[in-house]
Amino acid sequence: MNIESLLQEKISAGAELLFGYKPEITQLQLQQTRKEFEGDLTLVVFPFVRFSKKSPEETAVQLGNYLVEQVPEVEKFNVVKGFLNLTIGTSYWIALLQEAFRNENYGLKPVTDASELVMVEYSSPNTNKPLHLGHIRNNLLGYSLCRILEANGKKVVKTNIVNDRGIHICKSMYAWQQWGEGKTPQSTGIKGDHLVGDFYVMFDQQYKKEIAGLVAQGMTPEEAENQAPSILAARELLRKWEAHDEETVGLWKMMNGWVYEGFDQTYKELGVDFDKIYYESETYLLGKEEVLRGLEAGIFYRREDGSVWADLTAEGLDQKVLLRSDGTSVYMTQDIGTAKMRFDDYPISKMVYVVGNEQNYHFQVLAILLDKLGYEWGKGLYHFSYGMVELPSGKMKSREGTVVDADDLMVEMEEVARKMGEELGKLQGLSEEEAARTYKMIAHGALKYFILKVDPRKNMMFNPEESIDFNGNTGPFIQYTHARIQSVLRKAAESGLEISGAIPPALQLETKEKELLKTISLFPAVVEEAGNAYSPAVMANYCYELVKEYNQFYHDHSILGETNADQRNFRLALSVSVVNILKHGMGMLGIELPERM
RNA sequence: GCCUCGGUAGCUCAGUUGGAUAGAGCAACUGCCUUCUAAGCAGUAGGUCAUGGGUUCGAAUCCCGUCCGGGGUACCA
Repeated sequence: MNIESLLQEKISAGAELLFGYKPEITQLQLQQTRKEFEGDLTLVVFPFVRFSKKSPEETAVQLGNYLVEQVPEVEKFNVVKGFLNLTIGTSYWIALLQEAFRNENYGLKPVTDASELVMVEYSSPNTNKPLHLGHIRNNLLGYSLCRILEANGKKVVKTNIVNDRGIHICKSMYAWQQWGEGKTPQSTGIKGDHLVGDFYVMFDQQYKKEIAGLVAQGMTPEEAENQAPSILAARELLRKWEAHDEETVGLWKMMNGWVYEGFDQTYKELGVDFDKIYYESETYLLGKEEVLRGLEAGIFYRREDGSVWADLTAEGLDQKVLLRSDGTSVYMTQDIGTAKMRFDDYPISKMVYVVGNEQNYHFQVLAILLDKLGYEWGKGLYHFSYGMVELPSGKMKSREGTVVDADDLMVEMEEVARKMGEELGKLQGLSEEEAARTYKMIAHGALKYFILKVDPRKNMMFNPEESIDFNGNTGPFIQYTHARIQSVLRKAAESGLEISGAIPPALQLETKEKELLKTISLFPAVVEEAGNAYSPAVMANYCYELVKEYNQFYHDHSILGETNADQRNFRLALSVSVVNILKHGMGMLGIELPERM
């Protein structure tokens, strides 16, 4: 049992004994003591005053005395106003360090056969253009979330649904037919997804030109948008595709193939992967039977024109169309079918969708509809909703070319990392290959940490000139600290030092040592919180706190230069524990740690 | 209009199950490398936590109003 729960129980019992009132364990506020005060854990006693009928100070003193008597771990206490500051004895902290040092998986919950299986959908790209910074946020959040869930003892199926069909794909296809001159990724040397994206942009330019021309001839903008020759041609391609026209399907397959090759490269570079990939071309007809079943059961209703609707006004929402008057499906219909298929495919207990917050309404409705259709898991669908990435120039738009391309960004960052590294001259002993690997690690660390440290729900600002930093609250700062520790550990090994878990329980601890140890002690709770809150940001900010704490300790105290062997061993064990935690914590963010930098 | 999310230092962000004097980083200024990696450490300066009320012993945090911003509200996906 950890110290917090132990204290909560004792405090509850103590309050009953002293004041005749037994508070609920959950309503006891036990928090980390602020650094400017003496103590480790603090109990806010104001809530007890009502029952103790004494001043806050007196109440705190009574409780403090009780705890010192009853709980061996509580060494002493002090009272400031209504705050009872408890000092936990050194032996407790030493034991905690031993656990963090000896247990590779300190703070993690084991995944077993009995673990809950969760499916996480993320990425979900369209196959008509390359990935940009917005997709990067999605991919990093999705991947990180999976790692965090695993750390919390869940089994995870990472899945991706590729939006590989529809009018947007046909636009690129039409443009390639018109102006492609048979170009391929091989013939041009252009990455497949970029090549296809270029044709998508080409289409849009032509389309706009045609609209302008038609409007000049007197059409309304809406008429022009619907009657421009290029959009008619794209629609015709979509019709042929749906009719399984051989030539059209062949073209579609070829161009999608190019895109997949490109995506695979980008995913690999980003370090994300999937266990199962769904394709919209194979799922877009699903869901219709479900809707018809709901119609028969009276859950949905049909309008005069034949369209099928759900009435959600009782839930405070609107009417939602589920089948068009011509009987065809809409997005929502598909998602109903896809969700059902997934629960049929896998014994999952939960489905998480990593999708931008512009879809909040959609997923709210989806959960309600599935619940109405009688699926007990319907209400349990979780929309992991995240905000968009904004640029100083405003929103990113693929068609207008105002995007930060994922591939370009990673290359640029690597160059910056290399330039910086070479200036500092830290990697001189390494081979070119090793150095390149390290620069890549640093560049990716900077990007991933930058994206993941902010609260996923919020929109975030990305300024290409200023955002990517390698100092301060950044990924490289954490990576650097890791490399620094590894350097110390290497030197320790060179001089034949064995690091041992046998640490005298009465060892005198320096302030910085204890602060660091306290931060280490928080890791299990942080893992849990990140899992409960679905928040990589919680983990990212913790890792930063931890290395900040370590650097202060490192600055103030020599490790290898310490002459007291127990003290030196203790400091080495601290260092090893920090490495352990960083490996897992940063691993949950998909960030690798270099041995030197 | 309605729904929803947000507004914290010049900038980018933490802190929000109510707790002590609101924290980091960047940018600016000042110190610290003959000693384990200075991508570090220490310090100075920078705040009416959008705003007005309310609840409370106590509010950045909870409630109500107002202002500003994002998103949604299609027989698009």
